Amino acid sequence: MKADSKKNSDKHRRIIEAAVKVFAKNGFFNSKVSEIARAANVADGTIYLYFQNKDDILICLFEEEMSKVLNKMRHALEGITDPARKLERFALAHLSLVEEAQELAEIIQVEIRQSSKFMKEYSNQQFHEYLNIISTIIKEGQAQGVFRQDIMPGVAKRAFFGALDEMSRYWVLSSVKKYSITMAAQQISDFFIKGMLTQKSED
Amino acid sequence: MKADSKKNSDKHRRIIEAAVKVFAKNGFFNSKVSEIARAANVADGTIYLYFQNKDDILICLFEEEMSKVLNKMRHALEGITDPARKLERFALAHLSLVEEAQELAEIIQVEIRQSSKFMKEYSNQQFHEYLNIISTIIKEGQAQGVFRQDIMPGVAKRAFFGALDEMSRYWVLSSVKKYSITMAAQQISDFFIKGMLTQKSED
Amino acid sequence: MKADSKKNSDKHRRIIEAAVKVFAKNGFFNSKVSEIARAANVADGTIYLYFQNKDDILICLFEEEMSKVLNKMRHALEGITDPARKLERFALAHLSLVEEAQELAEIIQVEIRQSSKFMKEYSNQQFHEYLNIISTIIKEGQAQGVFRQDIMPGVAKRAFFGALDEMSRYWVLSSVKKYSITMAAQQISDFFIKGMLTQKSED
Amino acid sequence: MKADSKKNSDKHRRIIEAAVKVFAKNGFFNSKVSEIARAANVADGTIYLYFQNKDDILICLFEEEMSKVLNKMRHALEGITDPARKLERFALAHLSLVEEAQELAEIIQVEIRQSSKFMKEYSNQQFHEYLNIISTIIKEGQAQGVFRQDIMPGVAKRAFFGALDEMSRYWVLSSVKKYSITMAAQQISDFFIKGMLTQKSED
DNA sequence: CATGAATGAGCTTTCATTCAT
DNA sequence: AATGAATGAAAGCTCATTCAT
Repeated sequence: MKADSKKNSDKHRRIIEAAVKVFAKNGFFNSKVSEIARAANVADGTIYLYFQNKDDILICLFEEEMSKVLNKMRHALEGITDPARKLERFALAHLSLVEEAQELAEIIQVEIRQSSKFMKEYSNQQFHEYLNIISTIIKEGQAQGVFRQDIMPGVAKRAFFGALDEMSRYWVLSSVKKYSITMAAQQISDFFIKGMLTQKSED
Repeated sequence: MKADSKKNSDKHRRIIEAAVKVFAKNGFFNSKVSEIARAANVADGTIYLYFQNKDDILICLFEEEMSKVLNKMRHALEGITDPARKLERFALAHLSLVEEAQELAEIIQVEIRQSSKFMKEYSNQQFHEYLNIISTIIKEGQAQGVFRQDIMPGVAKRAFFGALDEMSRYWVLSSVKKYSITMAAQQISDFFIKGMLTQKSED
Repeated sequence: MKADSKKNSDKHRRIIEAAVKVFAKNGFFNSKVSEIARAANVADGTIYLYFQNKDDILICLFEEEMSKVLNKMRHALEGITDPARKLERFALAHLSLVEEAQELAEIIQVEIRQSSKFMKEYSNQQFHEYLNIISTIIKEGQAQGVFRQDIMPGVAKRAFFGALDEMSRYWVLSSVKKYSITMAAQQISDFFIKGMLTQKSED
Repeated sequence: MKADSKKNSDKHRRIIEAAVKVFAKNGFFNSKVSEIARAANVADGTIYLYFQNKDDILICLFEEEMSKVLNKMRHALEGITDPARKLERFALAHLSLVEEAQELAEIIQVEIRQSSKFMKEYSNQQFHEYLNIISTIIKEGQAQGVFRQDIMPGVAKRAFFGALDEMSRYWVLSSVKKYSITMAAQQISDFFIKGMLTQKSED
């Protein structure tokens, strides 16, 4: 029984991992199910024992990996109390996660937002949670009087995420890495922290 | 030749405009050439008199429309000398352009970056030029001593663009518009301006 | 325009005729669309310009051919007034039609009634009309006092048709033709005529 | 061996019974082996311990059930000597058997004759025996001088069976039962008896 | 004997592209 | 230049069958 579930999750895992590689290389629409099967070392039909269809592979891939990313990020922010420090850490952790798993990052950035299926019909709860980590930090900062009250967390969370995301895209898509992750994370969080601080806290 | 291309430009235009609608509605891969033809009121085969293939429609669409966007942005920044004001204006103009042409914005955001064809092999000159408008402003600001010297324009341009872009995605993909364009543009440019100002200029 | 519709109907016809051959040989479910295409000398995709899907080929085939059969039968009965002679003629015409178009007969007998799609969901209007030719003859016979009043036309039409149909199956499916069509038709109609006559008319 | 096959006959039986239900509901080609397995409460693979393949299930089903039908019919005719009474009884017994086991009847009528496998290559001995019950009765009648000598038993058996069969199809496929079995059996056998009687015997 | 996860051949259907008119 | 009927390659998916456990 234990062995059974292990065997199953093994195939499931192998298929997801193969899909990450294949989708990252070709894009979702240019990837063939048979190519994923070959990369996962299973038969074509086996894919359909673990996933409903090709779309479902992408959705599951996203849900599972995004879930891990969420956990890692929450873990990375543990124990930090200062909102500004939290933003710095978020930026660094985000770019590090992207660097660690470039193929996955490429898929999340490029494929997931491609299809109306995934950004319109598909609710994408996990992504919202990820964004809301940022807005929560900002609200904490506002509650502590560190960040200005006129800042709209809904705008700032998107701006901050977008800034990091565009930087990531540059990393993911270009072969030459001109800027170090640490520096980029530092600069980007710096813009937003300085941009959001109250006069009082700047002293 | 000139006359010829001008005479044909009607069909060419109609196809591009139809493609914008169709790609925005279904995404590039879920769009059929025949649907574009129908929307453009031409025969399927006619498409291939003006474009090499389906990919070429997307590339041409991007090049032509991006060229217009570039011109509009340059025009919008004309006559402004203060770098901070320029960034404010850039933000407002960018979000306004997105709002004006949501279908096009959706394609540029979602479809263009989908395919390795377009972001890896395809050099995407126009997009670089667009980004470089931002870095040029930042460099001007640094030259004038308004923006800090330690800011890396290559990072800042991406961060600033990414912030606006993620905000745009929210507008394009969600039906409810929670934040006004003016306010969002103001806040986002504000973050970056405040975040980049030298101590001296803050006084 | 004329040429156009002629060209279309030509392909449509060729596909139907090819389908008759292929379905008769292999049965509907064992027939491949590509085999029909090859037999019709068109490309696989061409089939789908004229028919919605494989099922649709069978339905159209049935509707069109059954319509012809109906016309031929009505024509064969024209000018006959005596109900008994009409039944005789029906039997002969039915078996002759089967012999003329054995492949078609096999499909109608075997394939059409196979699928719940065709005998349950599909209303099968033409087949009812065909059966009702028989019940109409019987009712005429009853009105004229030739056939007994206690005969239920709804039962008799099915019995008469079933008798002919089972005889046809024998012809269609067996290679050796033991009985002549004329004799079989004569005997079968004879059973029913004798079986339905009133005492008076037997004198 | 005997004990063995008796012990297994449970699973064998369950599979056949499940197949009757599943084939009747979906038709042979639209039925999945796994669905039969589920309905029989056995594993997919178990099916292949008792049957060679999917076709074999249908063949065995037919042979076994048809064998029972043959026995029942022979039993129903036991003790009747008068050929006319025998035909009456045959008709009633046939329609009663159909009503008792509608699912089975539907399969025999619709599925068995569908495939060239079963009506061409497959000799279908039992079905011939069933038909020959009828021709034997007719020959007895002819020997006794009750039925006319010019009647061809090979034609009449098919006509009689076909009449009953078409009536059965009506019952099996339509939800509303307009005619009672007794009346239909009475009328159909009546047609044939009256249609086959010698002049002498009619007095 | 029994299982059911795994297989992979083979099908229907789509649609970008062509080319005779 | 314009058409749109025809093409046929290509891919997602199913399911009968097998075999290691």
